[in-house]
Amino acid sequence: MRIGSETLVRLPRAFYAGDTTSVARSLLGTVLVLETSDGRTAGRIVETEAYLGVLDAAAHSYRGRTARNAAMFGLPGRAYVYFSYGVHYCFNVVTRESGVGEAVLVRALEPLEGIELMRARRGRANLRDLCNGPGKLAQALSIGPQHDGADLVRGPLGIFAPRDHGLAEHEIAVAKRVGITKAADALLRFHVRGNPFVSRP
DNA sequence: TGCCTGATTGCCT
DNA sequence: GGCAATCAGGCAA
Repeated sequence: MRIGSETLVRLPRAFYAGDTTSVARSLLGTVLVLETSDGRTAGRIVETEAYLGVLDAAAHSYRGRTARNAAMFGLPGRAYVYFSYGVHYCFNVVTRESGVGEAVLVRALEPLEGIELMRARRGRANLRDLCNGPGKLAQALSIGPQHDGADLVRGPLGIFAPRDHGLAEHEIAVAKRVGITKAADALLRFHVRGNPFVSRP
């Protein structure tokens, strides 16, 4: 796939099967793409958070599998989409083996393609306001409940990267996760250092 | 059954 | 900085 001047290949399932914090780091710099009948929207992932299942009181899967979080226990490389605060959807990528219940929350994108479509969906003109938060990027790309359990390895929703992707260690900032009260001190948030499209510095 | 909380956002003061 | 919108899950009664 071609985005801007870059040629990108879709990440394979093996990528997602790895250690969750490693996947959260490695996703920085990759490109989330969704094709819909309205057109294609895509953005570079600049902020992620790891959620470590039964080890992590902040994870939806901490207390085991329910109808809501079932996708989190599915195949790695599938999406887990949940409805938050009765208002917004949040997009996660399932990691590790089936049945483990770990995932990476994608918190912010740098818009790359379909920007006018994003502006229309968001009702905002400012480029920085389109995807700088988990609820915002879901709205900008039109990610919703129909994508819960969707396979990112094939189909209209996917994550792509240059063949040789990966940021240098000094480009990755590590911080506490945003908006949680349990396990609040764990350093499981990762973002591209100095990038203006992260949800908060 | 009822109440509270939450991986959020945007508008109001 | 405060707070409403709006709903599903968890827990107490």
